[in-house]
Amino acid sequence: MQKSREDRQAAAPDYHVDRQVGFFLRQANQRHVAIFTNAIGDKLTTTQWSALSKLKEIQPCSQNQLGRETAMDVATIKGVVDRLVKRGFVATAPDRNDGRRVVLSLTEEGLAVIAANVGAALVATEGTLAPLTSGERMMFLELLQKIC
Amino acid sequence: MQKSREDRQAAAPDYHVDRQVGFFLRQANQRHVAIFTNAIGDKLTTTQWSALSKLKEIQPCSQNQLGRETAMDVATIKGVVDRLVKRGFVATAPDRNDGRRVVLSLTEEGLAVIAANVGAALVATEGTLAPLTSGERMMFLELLQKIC
DNA sequence: TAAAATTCATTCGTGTACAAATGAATATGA
DNA sequence: TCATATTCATTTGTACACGAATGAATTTTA
Repeated sequence: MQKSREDRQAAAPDYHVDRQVGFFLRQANQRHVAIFTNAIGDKLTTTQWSALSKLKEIQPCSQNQLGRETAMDVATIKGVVDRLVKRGFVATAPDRNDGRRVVLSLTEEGLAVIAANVGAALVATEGTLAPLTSGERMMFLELLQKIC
Repeated sequence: MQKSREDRQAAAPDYHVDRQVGFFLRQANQRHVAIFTNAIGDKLTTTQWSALSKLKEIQPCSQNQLGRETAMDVATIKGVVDRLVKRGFVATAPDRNDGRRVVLSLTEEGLAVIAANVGAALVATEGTLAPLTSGERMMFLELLQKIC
């Protein structure tokens, strides 16, 4: 039987935001970002790091494709790439086969900054998962992936 | 023995951003926000909802206190509260005992909008956890809380 | 092939998120 | 009590995050 609107309102007193998944997800993400920011040396954000790392795997590729691979909106990936270009980590070039596309690739500096920070990135991952045992980490990662 | 910088660089090829907790946490949060936005009727964001719900529990309280209770920066909570005030959901008043503080409280409209959306908030929580079984949900929430 | 649909990149507007700095008010301690 | 420290709220600047709109280029399909 479907709950009526009144039933739900009656249940309101029992509602606690700070027991909802969304509340925890936001905080967990915040904590990870803080840990990452602290661990990384070259003033790179988590999203910039995602873009750089993924670009290394799939370069050369278009901007939108990089966005898709890193779960970033077209508007978001644009800003991220712009900042990485400005800092000299990413290079852009027109696509000869497709006049719409901008081809992205890593520069020498981009490759260098990745190499210099992989360690810190792993430390950040470790720090985020620190409160969990080895078994808990595996379980948690598995469940977390399911709700992505 | 401490890993040298070279060792870490050598390990770089095995590194995959899309297998790190941070990558999943960001995406899971994004998915939840999308589900919540879709479920809610009155154009409320997840953070606005957190502020409203928490305020109902602890009102009257100062702006910074509400921020602390909802894990929001002083600058962040200011923006959130400003928007809620502008929409008539939250009222502000000077604190008689403390000249620095602004006392926040819910208006009638604020209480009404909470009552009208508790159901949708629960639906959003349900939707976010939908890929998990009942047992998995309990386990996941427990582990998630540990890394907040 | 011509029209319709899709894709790419860009721009605008709104809303978190946080570091850092500021000034006013209150609390603390010597 | 008076100087120091803390707290509160605000402001500035930078960086995601996404909906929505735009125009150019490409693909699909009728």
